[in-house]
Amino acid sequence: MLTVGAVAELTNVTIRTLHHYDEIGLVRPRHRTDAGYRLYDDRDLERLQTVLFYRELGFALEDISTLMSDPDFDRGRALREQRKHLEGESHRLERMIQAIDDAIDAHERGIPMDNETMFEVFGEEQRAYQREAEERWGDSGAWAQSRRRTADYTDQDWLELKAESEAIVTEIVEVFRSGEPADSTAAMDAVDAHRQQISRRFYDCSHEMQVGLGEMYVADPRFAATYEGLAVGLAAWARDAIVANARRAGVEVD
Amino acid sequence: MLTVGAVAELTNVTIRTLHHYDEIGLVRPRHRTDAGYRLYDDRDLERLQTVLFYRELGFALEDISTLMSDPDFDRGRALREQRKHLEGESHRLERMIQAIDDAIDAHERGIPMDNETMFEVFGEEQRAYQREAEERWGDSGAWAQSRRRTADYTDQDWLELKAESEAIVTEIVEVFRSGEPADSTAAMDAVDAHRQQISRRFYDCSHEMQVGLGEMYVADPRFAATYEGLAVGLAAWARDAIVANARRAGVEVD
DNA sequence: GATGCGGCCTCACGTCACGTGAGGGTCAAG
DNA sequence: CTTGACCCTCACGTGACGTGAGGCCGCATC
Repeated sequence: MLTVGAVAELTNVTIRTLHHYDEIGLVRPRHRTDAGYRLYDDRDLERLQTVLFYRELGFALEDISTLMSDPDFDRGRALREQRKHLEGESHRLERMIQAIDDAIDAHERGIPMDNETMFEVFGEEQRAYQREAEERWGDSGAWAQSRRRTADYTDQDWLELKAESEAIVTEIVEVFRSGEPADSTAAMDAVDAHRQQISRRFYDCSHEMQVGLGEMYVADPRFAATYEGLAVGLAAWARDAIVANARRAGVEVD
Repeated sequence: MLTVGAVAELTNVTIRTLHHYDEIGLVRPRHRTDAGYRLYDDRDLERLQTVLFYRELGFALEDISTLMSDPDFDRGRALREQRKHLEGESHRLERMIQAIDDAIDAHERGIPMDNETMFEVFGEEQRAYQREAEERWGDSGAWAQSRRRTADYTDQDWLELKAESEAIVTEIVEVFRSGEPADSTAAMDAVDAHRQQISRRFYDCSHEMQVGLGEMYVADPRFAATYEGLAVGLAAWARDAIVANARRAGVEVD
């Protein structure tokens, strides 16, 4: 028969947690000393062990309670659902780690830099692209808006932007890899995130303009190389997804 | 200039979250209508975007606040620390998924009591953890004996073994479900059948060795998952039954 | 111009799984 | 008989919101 302190040490939980489980009736030690000290016997410890097992699996305490009291409870379904939940969490975590790696990377390379960070972050290709873009769009349109809006972005802003962009691209690649067709909701949502990010960060990007970008991703070898380097067939698929997304938004595309 | 509802839809957060961020001063829309409606402009949206970025990385809102207000903040360290934290979480999640898979496995095979049971359980688990078992028991002991003895089992032998194991586990589960205490004759007989089968089929399993197995069923999450998947509390109960059975046979157990 | 209806506002309490004291009793050792 | 480690019960705090209640705003419709 162990007291709270001993049980706490044994099972690696805090005393308060034991008090809490007692309060909510999840693990009630069946004995007390005359002075009111909780005393846990073997069966109490077993119950606690089972509770901790399910807690480790991420179940809520109330669900554990249900699970342990109702013998007809559908454990299989609960376990499968919990598994799905955990898998989603795991994927999310991996993406987060990826994104944070990028942020660290950018941070380490970005901090000692001045306001030219933009070129470093986006790579050398951006510099060449800038001239072309000016020719294509003129200096009074979207590109100008983009330059105005980004003029006073700090280094930090650029780092964030890069990580953000990579997260979006990662998502697009994942949807592509999963075999979703270009006109699936997942695909359209993924490319629309791209469009929205451009709108927020650079210039107001309409669906028509994004379709133009999409065409460029396929036709322009620099972009094509970048996207095909991520996954074969990605550039064309992304363009199709952009078109489908535009159509979904009621935009006419030929 | 967007209202809360529009921003909520755009950025996929709830209105309440926007209210909350306003309350704690994390993202304060810089305009209001005469009626008091919140109005978010581009800069507000950018700030929100940055906040959501760090939130995605798992930062606490207060830390995000610090991070965004203090230009001398050591972002690199924060990012690295967060990375470490996420990696630990990721590992934990993977272990959880593994354990839940075992639990699902056991559940599916245990509840309908159909085809595979002990065969798969022992077969696969033993294969998967063979190295660990060898380390634990050495290659000249029980484990090696088990391998030698099962090396030339025919398919027919395995089928018999499987049926035998199923019957034994079914019996154990039934006794457990009937509410018999672990030191009842029924419980002790059921687990002794288990011991005798191991002795016949795998290696000479003394009471002491079975007690070791019992401890492992409770302590090792992989085994615990398997048994808890069959019935909540089964692992600990089985261990106690094994101990009681050993005592009945005159073996001293501490 | 009254009426609806969807969207917005501000309190303000609820949630989950405990953390963190305050104030005080208990118990074995010195 | 005191000391210090351990235990008890309140009871409020935490983080990141969820969830109404009660009421104003603005536009369309009858």
